[in-house]
Amino acid sequence: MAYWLMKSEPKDVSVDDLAAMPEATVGWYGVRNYQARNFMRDLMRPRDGVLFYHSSCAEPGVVGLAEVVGAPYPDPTQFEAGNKYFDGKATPEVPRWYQVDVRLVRKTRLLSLAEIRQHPDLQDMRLLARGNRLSITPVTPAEWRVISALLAA
DNA sequence: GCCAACGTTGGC
DNA sequence: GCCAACGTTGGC
Repeated sequence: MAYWLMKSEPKDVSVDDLAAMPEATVGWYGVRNYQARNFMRDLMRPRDGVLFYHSSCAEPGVVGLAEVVGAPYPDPTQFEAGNKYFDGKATPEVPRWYQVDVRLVRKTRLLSLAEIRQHPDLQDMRLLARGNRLSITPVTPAEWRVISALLAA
């Protein structure tokens, strides 16, 4: 069992959008960074815990608890000509980009980036590492426990 | 809109 | 394999 933080721009898919989807589940399309892809393709397992994070918005932070559903599979948008995520070097025979499905377990209060930054037990989060730009980062079990407690209903 | 930081591309 | 140029991320 592993834990992850996954960033989504709310103008693209917000936590409310996710809650409204069938089974509150979304295919995590559009990742075009190899390290983030490898996390999904090689390391994620069903039931892994996910912190759903809003980025590039007025109030960045964790806004929901989610989980990985099913096995990784090729991101369909890489094959769609005209799609912003189209990749001409990818083929269905040799896909380049993968995704997993993510299901919202429950929406939470906003745990803002500012609050994460000031929490003594969260200083080492990969999210906060200098220059980090990854849209998917690992979360340690200890960090998960701290955040779960902060978000307890 | 700015800009720091980092990843990717492609010529050599 | 090097590295300059360019593109992207994402907080502010």
